[in-house]
This record gives sequence, structure tokens and C-alpha cells, in this order.
Amino acid sequence: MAKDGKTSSALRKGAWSEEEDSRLRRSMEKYGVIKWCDVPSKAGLNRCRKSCRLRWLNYLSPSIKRGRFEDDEEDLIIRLHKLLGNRWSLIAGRLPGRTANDIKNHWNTYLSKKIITEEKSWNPKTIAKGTTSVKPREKKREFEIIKPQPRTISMTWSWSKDQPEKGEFEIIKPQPWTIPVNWSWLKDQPVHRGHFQDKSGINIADPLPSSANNNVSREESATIIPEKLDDVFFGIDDMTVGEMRNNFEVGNTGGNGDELFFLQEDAGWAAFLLDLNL
DNA sequence: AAGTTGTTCAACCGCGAAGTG
DNA sequence: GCACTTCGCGGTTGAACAACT
Repeated sequence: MAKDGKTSSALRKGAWSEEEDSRLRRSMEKYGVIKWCDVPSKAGLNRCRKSCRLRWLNYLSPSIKRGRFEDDEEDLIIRLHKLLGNRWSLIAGRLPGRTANDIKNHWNTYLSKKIITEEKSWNPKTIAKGTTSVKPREKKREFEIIKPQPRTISMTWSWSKDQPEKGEFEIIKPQPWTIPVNWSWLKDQPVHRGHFQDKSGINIADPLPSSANNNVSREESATIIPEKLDDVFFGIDDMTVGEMRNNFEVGNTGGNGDELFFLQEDAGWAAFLLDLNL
């Protein structure tokens, strides 16, 4: 069999008929999520698996939200696009019911133009030039995308009930690192770029850098006194470590797998673990 | 009314990553 | 470790429709 289901020219392509839609819908309702390569035969469709997958995920799935994008959705897309670039699936993961394809289309047909218009409206230089069109090179310069490179940061926080007088807080990273952090998708919070910051009760080797640029550049481990949890500030909507303990449920995962939030209670200890791949 | 241009969005394509034997 | 398959993603295309001339 050829790669990606390109088995023969007999496979149907192009727009889906109502009959095909209902066959696929019935199959998905009956069998649920199975291997996509099995879907065409189970549904009795003369379509390749990719076509079936796309039709389901972008159109037929009952979780899809239809209709125009709300203002707050557009605002979130713009903010996330600044942070993530054209990683549409990641952006879609923060907008329940919206597909990556929907968001990509909306961006390409509307939002990118809207941003250019707004940018020009407050950019005196652009106004002075009186330009009415943005050349590709200018566009790239004015709207440079922050596209973080893939990396993993592990951070653990734990305390022992047996030794309640002292807990541990540790950021593990082989080398010093600098990243912008966005926490908003974790608890449906409005978008804020987070930063790690201490208020008091955190004993670190060196003073924290200024958080003015919302970046972190440090390699630290620190000790937190459990009684001071509510004084240790994480920079997540001003959330403290203590509040984070209360706000994240056991085994709660955030986003679509790019980050993992996990808080667990055990007989003798509790731990908070965050893995970020940005 | 007819032709042209612009817009929208479903669908396809190619590629890299992940999974499997 | 390798070859092959499957999955999922982003870029692009093209049909359908709307707006304009």
C-alpha cells in the first residue's frame, strides 16, 4: 500500500456528499475513535483515511463550534499568535470548539489584515508615509513573530508531611534559560504572560532578575517554608504557590499535551510538577 | 445582465514526527 | 537501528458565493 492512503486513483476526492457525511457520522458514533486507517472500510466510504479524518475533525465532530468568532476569541487568537506563531493546532487547543483550520482561515482572511490596519492606524511613521499597502518585507519586519524553540523545562515542588517545617522548590534545567511564559490556558484565565517572582519566604541563591520584560533567566533551586506558601508569588495572575495548590486538581492536564500540570497527593507527600514544551 | 474581482472556507498535499514490527 | 506505516500539522488550492464595475 502506498504512503498516506494514496492507494489508487479510484478513491473519491473533493466535496463530501450528505450521504458520505452521514456514513462517517454513523461510523464514528458506532465505533468511536478508532484507527483512522480503519475508518473508510468501517464507514463504507471510498475515501482515504486523511480525508475522513479531516472531514470529521474540521466539520462533522459535534464539539465544533460554528458561527462567527467572538471579539474575545479574536483577541485571544491575536495574542496567542504573537506568542506561538503559525502553530494553529496549539492555538486551537486554547479555543474550545474551534479547529486549527477555522482559526488558520480566519487569520489569513481577516485577522492578519485587521492587525495590519490597526498597526498602521497608530504608527505615525506609516501614516506619515501615507502608504496604503504593506510590502511583504515591511510586513515581516513590523510583525515579527516570537516563535519559541522547542525546549523542556521541568519544575518540581514538593513538601513532606513528616517534615512540615521545610519544603523544596526546584527548577531543573541543565543550562540557564530565558523564555516567555504564558499560563492563560491552564484555568481559562485571560491571557497574561507570566513570570516567576518571589515576594518573600523564598530562599534563593541570587536575587531574581527584574520581571519587567516578563521573561525568566535563571537557574535556581530554592527552599520554601510551607507556612509561607501564600507569600511565594508565581506570577500567574498574581497566583501564589498556595493558591496553585488549591486550584489544580489531581492529575489535571492543561492544553493539548504541550504542557502537563500535575498535582498529586500521596500518603506522605505532595508534589506539584510542571513540564512545558514551548 | 454580464463579466471581473475579491472573499470565504472546505479540502488536498507534502512533510516531519511518532509509532510499530 | 532500520524500514515502513500512520498520524497530525501547516501551507496551499480551488469551488462557491458576494461585491463591484
